[in-house]
Amino acid sequence: MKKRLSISDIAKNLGISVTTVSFILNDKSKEKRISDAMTSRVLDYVKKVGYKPNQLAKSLRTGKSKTIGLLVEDISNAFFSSIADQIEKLAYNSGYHVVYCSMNNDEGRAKELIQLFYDRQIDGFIIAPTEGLKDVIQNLLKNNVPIVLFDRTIEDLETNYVISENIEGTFLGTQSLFMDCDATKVGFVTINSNQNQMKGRLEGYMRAVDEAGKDFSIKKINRALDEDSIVEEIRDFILDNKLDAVLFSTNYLAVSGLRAIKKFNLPIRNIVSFDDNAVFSLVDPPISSIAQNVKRISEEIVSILVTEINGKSKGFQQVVIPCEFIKR
Amino acid sequence: MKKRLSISDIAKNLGISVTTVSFILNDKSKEKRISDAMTSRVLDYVKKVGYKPNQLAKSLRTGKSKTIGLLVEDISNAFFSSIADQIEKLAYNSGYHVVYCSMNNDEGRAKELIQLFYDRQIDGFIIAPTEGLKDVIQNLLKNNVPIVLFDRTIEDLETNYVISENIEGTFLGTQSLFMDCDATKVGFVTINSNQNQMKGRLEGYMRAVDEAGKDFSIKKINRALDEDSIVEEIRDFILDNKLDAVLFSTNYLAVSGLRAIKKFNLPIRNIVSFDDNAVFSLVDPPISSIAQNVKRISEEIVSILVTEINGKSKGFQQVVIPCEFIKR
DNA sequence: GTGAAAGCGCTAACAC
DNA sequence: GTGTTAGCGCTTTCAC
Repeated sequence: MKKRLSISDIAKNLGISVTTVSFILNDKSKEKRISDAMTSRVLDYVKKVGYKPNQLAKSLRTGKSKTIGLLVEDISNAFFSSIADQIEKLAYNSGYHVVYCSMNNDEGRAKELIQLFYDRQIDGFIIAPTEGLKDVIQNLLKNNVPIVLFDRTIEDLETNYVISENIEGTFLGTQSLFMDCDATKVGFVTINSNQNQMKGRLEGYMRAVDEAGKDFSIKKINRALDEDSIVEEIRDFILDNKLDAVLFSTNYLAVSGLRAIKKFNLPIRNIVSFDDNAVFSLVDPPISSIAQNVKRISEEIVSILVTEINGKSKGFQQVVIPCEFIKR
Repeated sequence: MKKRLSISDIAKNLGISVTTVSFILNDKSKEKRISDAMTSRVLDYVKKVGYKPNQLAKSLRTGKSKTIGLLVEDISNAFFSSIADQIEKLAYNSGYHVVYCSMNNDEGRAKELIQLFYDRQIDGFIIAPTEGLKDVIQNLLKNNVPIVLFDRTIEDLETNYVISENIEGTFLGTQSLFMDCDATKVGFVTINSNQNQMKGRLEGYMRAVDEAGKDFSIKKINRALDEDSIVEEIRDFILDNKLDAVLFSTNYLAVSGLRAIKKFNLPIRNIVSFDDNAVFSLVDPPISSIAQNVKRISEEIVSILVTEINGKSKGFQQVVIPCEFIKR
């Protein structure tokens, strides 16, 4: 491999010191009162030979990397990939690069990843935390590492976060099933998890059912199950409880639910899903959705994180963004 | 921020030299004949105080980062996110971490990203190249940077790549529309792009149409258009050409196409899409698909890249993976 | 205005 | 067996 030029090569070739080169490259010509002639001589030469500073060395020296780490559960989930997409654009506009990783329900791996990023001098973290991450996040906080949680929070942990109005969202979705669709029995399918966004979504459902004076039908699916088993569980749930409408707490459950409805020709007239999906308007029955405001969520996350990285934050920011109910 | 321990702190606290600590930490105790007592004393202490080596310094010193960079066009595309997911698992099993970035059709950004990764001493690249990336990839190759392209190749560029059998795939998909579905007029909707996987898909369609002795109907959509305009263009294309079946060259076009068909109630009986999607079996009409073998593609990519990073490769590897036609 | 040199944390050749 | 030290490429204090 052709040896890359270093700053001292530049200095040597130009017959000047590395200090001068460094100052010029870091836009300190004015401040350090370096002559315009010298400045442009260096800049021209650097451009000519295509020299690029080694970021590793720079980060090692300054302790800053202009990079933020984004950790999500599963990047192939439509919600997370659209968030990732937005965050990257926004961060880029603020001069930051984003590296992301999926944790894929593997806590050991997630912890290792966080450590890895930390070791690489990541300037800040954006994390959709899984259940066992409390310790490691607490640890980051103790070390004053800038961090913003999203999608869910961790109980008893004071930190920045940006989440959606989960309770209100499912409340409205459930209410719509009773009021607009004349559903008589609405079931709620969620995952077997203590993540608090799921608790919120369940609560919204229960409030609406209460208010309608109806009975609850709740199914918690074990995420580790394979797709076929999930489909069968949903079928049994729908039939056993004689449901005519179902609300799913996530978009991937809604897809499984729709599969069950199609496959076994179940008598469900209306479906609502938390989180939208490009194809929900195209299926039959159409799936209404409680859509999170991905754009606003992303904006808040990046804004809070950048403020904190710059040391300008005053206390933890905790933001709750309304959902939009999309009736189909 | 609590100052992090460095290797010299460890050495000082233990009253020994950094070399000894370094050797022990890098599993060279045996090789360097360091006593077991010393070895376990160091290991225990390191564990106790939770010392972690600074990867930045390590990388700066060794020139290796045990990290590979994955660059895709759009991480929210189902094909790319599932590839990303697989690659990450496989790379992790080989001791590598993966950082990914979406290029989002911004070439300047893509180039900058590649440079950034290169500066960070990324050990190798996995790239789904966009059209203008030839120079910068050529540059990497010139510097012997390990690199594997996938999904498409770049004309006149000798490099490793892993792609799908695009021609054969669309050939079979098109043939099926004529033979199994009795389609009389099959249209092909693709994007206006010179990427060669798209050329291959077009060619497969044309061969099958030729063989069936029918006429071509081809629509190239400008990717920059908004969704509504795309939907309208597809509608006009279908109506103007009196099509009764359509083949889409990517999954997101198929989604737009389905939207058009639903919205304007178009008389299309059969749809085929290149790339599968979890919901294609759930819509009406169901969408058959030419599915790329994500698992095998990912395996080949990682295997080729790791071999090259370890300096064990003998010439460029160029792999073409068959697609599977899923009839619905 | 510009340069010398220390030092970020680590590895590894060399010394003893 | 273990320690000393140079140096990876960079920033920045201090000296002139």
